[in-house]
Amino acid sequence: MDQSLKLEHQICFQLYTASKELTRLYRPILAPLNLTYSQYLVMLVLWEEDGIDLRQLGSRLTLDSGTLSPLVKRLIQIGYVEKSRATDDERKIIVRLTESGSALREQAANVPLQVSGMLNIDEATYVAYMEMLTDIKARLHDFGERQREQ
Amino acid sequence: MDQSLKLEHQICFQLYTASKELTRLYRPILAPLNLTYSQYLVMLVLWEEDGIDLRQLGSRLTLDSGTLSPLVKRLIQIGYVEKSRATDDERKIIVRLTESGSALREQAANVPLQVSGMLNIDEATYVAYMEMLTDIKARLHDFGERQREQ
DNA sequence: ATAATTTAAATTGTGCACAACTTAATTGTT
DNA sequence: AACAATTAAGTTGTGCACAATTTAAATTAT
Repeated sequence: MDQSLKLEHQICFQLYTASKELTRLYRPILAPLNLTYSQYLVMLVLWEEDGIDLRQLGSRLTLDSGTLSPLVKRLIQIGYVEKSRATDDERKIIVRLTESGSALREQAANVPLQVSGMLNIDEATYVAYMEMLTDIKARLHDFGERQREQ
Repeated sequence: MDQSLKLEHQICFQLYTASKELTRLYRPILAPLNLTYSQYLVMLVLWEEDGIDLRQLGSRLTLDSGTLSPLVKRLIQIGYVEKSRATDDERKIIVRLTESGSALREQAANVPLQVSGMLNIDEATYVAYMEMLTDIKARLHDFGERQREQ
């Protein structure tokens, strides 16, 4: 049979399952923080730069308003963030950490260490893998730009 | 600030976005085949070994019945597969390709080539990346086993 | 043989992810 | 200034993904 159609030979499939399984690893770690994986990503962004608008948040995470609007709504219900309109541009919604959302950062501080411990990976390998993933994304973006040119 | 909580330093985030963006690349390629990405994965399995049961299908793709049951239902509606009960074990549901589902294989034959063309990646790099992803998954499984032991 | 346990699918409920569309604010053009 | 085009969020609808539960069939234990 045509080898190229074999499931295990598809890089997309390996990426897809690796990502799913790593996310599964996060679930029990994030549960005590009362966060899903996607919500955790939003919190990571806000802990880096608080008070950004939804569009910026979306571009950091490659998520559109259809995903982010309800997700942020849930973070508001939990009490980790709050929304407000930007004064200079009434279209923009600013997302800001609450006291509780800020405080959560201390609790989350050990999450990365827990995960890398689970992966049992040394620093050099970790860096090499990060570069590969960055490269894959760069190739995808390059293709996107080549497309746009025509 | 604590570097370990920076979004871009998280291997999970790079995996998550790389997977999402690669899947996005597939969408326009799979649209003419009338398939979503997940449905395409199911078809890949069936083109390899037709007539397997749902549980085997799920273990190949790391998907449970909650995902697969409705997904297969949609493939039946499209007309690519059909279900039947296993005669030796009435619990098992056998999924089989229809004429139309089998024929689709020819149309799908060039999908992998299209994708690797888009990625613009040479064979050696491709192999290296596949090994990385396999290794990440192996580490995740190792952890899972270490857990179970205790 | 009968009861207890396990297993395979399906169902229900929650939360992404994204396309397509709507609404309102802003910017650009004439 | 008035109109067109663009932009930011939100909404609706579809399809995963998975936990938890249910139902029925098959195994195992007693």
